[in-house]
Amino acid sequence: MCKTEQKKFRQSKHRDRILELLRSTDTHPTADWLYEQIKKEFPQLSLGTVYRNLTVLIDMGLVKKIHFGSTFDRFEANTEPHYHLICELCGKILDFEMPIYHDLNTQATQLTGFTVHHHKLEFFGVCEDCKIK
Amino acid sequence: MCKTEQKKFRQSKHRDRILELLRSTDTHPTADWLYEQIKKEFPQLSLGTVYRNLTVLIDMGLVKKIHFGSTFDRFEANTEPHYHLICELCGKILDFEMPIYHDLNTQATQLTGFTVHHHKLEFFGVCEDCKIK
DNA sequence: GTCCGTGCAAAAGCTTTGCAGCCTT
DNA sequence: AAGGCTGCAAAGCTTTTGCACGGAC
Repeated sequence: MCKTEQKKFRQSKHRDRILELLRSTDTHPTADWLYEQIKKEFPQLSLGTVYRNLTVLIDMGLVKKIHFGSTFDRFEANTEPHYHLICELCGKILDFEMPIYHDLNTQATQLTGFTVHHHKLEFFGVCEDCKIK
Repeated sequence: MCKTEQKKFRQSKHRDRILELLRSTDTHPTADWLYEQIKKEFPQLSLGTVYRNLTVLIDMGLVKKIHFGSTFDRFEANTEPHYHLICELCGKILDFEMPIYHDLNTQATQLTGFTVHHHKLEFFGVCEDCKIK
């Protein structure tokens, strides 16, 4: 939670695997999905460990937590600033490789008393697959 | 949940009051805050009723649910499309009366296979009050 | 040896739901 | 009278946490 608090992290197979899995997918998985996948390799894995390691990875700056309308959190290893596309029919979430509009921050700062540092932009629509159906 | 399902709604003092309260504030309250306020007038009010009425009001299109990083939901009666400003220090959420950039949708549609209908844009920074401190 | 990582289970926090009775239409 | 609305309490779901043990350094 607190990035300034310096902690020494040790190596952990579970943590390595979680990061590897997150990096190998673009599906923005939930903690439970990661748990189910890694449980196949380490059957005694517990969900609490997944959550704890995700928290550590976020502290390390290697993973980001993303919230959508859903009741559960999703995680991604793409820590570069980027926007998301969400399909309103199938719920799929895609990374959107569009340049970041930094001037939105400037405009928002000028129009308000806020000093705006960054923004979050999400697009909602219908993906290619769902359009076909 | 389903806006197409036609239901006949009856009058309810609690529901009226919830809507009135939501319309009279710009603080994007939580269900619990509404509950605490209205409980002062109707002491036997239950939190379940607040949630049920919020769901009904959302179905009616009079209220919107908004999610942020927090673990709980917030609600607002401003159903016009608008952006939000969030103060990273005090957590305050402000409506941002900036014109909607409809062309962002057009650009996103052109750059991807998605048909984009709308977008959600949130600005994060430091509000005037917190800058003073 | 120190102290972080882990499994297990319990707890926490917010939201939903079942039920029986009340109230609106 | 029909069926939505309500209080109460229990359940649901995701996430966090306490504890004791095992493992990394």
